[in-house]
Amino acid sequence: MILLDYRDKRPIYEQVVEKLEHLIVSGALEENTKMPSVRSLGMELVVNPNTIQRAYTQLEQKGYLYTVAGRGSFVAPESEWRDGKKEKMLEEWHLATRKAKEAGLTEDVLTSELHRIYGEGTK
Amino acid sequence: MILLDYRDKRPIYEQVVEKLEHLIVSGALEENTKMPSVRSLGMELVVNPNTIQRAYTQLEQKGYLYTVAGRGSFVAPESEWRDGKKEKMLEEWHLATRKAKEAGLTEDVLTSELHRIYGEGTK
Amino acid sequence: MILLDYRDKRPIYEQVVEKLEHLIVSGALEENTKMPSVRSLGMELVVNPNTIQRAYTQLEQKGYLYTVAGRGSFVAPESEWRDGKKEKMLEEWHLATRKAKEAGLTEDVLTSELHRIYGEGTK
Amino acid sequence: MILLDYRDKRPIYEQVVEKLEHLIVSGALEENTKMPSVRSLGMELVVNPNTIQRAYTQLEQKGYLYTVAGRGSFVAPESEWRDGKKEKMLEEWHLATRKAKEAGLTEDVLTSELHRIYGEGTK
DNA sequence: GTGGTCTAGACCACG
DNA sequence: GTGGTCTAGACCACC
Repeated sequence: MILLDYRDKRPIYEQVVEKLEHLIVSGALEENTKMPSVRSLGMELVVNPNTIQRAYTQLEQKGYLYTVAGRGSFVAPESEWRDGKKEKMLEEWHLATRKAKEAGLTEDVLTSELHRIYGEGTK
Repeated sequence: MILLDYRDKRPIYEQVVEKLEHLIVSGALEENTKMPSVRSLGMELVVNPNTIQRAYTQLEQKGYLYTVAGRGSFVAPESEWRDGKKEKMLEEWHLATRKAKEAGLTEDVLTSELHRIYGEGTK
Repeated sequence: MILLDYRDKRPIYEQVVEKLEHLIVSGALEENTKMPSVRSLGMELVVNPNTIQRAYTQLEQKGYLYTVAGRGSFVAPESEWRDGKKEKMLEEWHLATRKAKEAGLTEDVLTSELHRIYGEGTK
Repeated sequence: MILLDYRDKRPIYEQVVEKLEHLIVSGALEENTKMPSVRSLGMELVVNPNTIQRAYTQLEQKGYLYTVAGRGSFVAPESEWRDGKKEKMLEEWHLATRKAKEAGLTEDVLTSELHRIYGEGTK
């Protein structure tokens, strides 16, 4: 389900958050799907359940999961996170674009790259 | 010369690296200019000289500075970093664009934003 | 009769208490009406009968229900809870108002909001 | 600085968050004041430093604190949280008012109570 | 069984 | 010394 990179200097729970967020946004995990329990996912990744707990808590705060005590955690419906996600991504893209501009990259180059990226297929 | 933001979550030496990198890339610091000593810049920013040392070391690795033992650190010629800089920025921009695409932003939106950013003046 | 929200963070029995309390206070369930058995309501809500039992017990303590051994639970007469309910609600409203005041909201704002709420129709 | 209520069923870290939030909103802790370290406050409250850590993390996410790694946590400037706070308080007040209305309390009663509360002095 | 909380003790990067 | 992360093991409420 997830592959951890122990060489990565970021905390483990952050990696877990990122990977799961990706799986949810990409639609690989459908709405209301039951997530593995903190204990089982902890076993699978050979990581303490508390670490998974932390990741789940963050995902819940971000609106990607909802939790039913005693039953488990579930994938939240898209409406919960879609807007915020787009907004945040656009902001990050802006920043990257400004930095690219400052580094001397021209509008032409970026426009053609943009076209290339969107032509790559739906993936 | 530099203004630190203590509320930034990143380590201070990283902020120093970023600011100095910006000053060099933008041309505010010309080639072969002598940089202030780690001690004096440390005094100015009210920061431990070790922290400045660390920043200078990183800048040297990235090709923005070169050091002459016993004389100090100097701004490296543009040729040392220009290509690498562009390449790295383009890579980061690619990543941000792909993420934006995955989040559901359309090519039209990004194209118009791109145009807007490049129309903001040369700054 | 009742719709549960599994994404609510509160325990289910508490939700059941709240919903039934609302039905009784609003008059939708008249005095001395027989409540469904814990087993049948448990079936209907697809919930463990223990959970319903717990809700009924709480409602009885609050004075909204009374139980006759071997016959079932019944809606208590209004006199049993009317005063306590008003008093408790007023107390909660006081708390919320004080907190709003502390947060910097003015009397004018709250007065106009109050008027707006009471103008919304009897519902 | 803080008094914990062990009879309270809410988690300890939540109590700490609430108390500190109150101290900050009320102005008892001024902007940029240094907060006690997680270890020292943990000692003082006879609680594990991790628990305090959790409280500080939440306060930071809410915008009440900012943290400088290796230096400590500090009270954030009012501008960081003022607007969100007001909005949230108003929403809670709305809910309480609607419930009070449903319980049979009249607009007159609430209006007079409102006036009384705002007449209590600045406290 | 599930998530939620808490403890005790450890290691790390930063300054 | 400070915050940040992680582990191991424990207890609780809920279902």
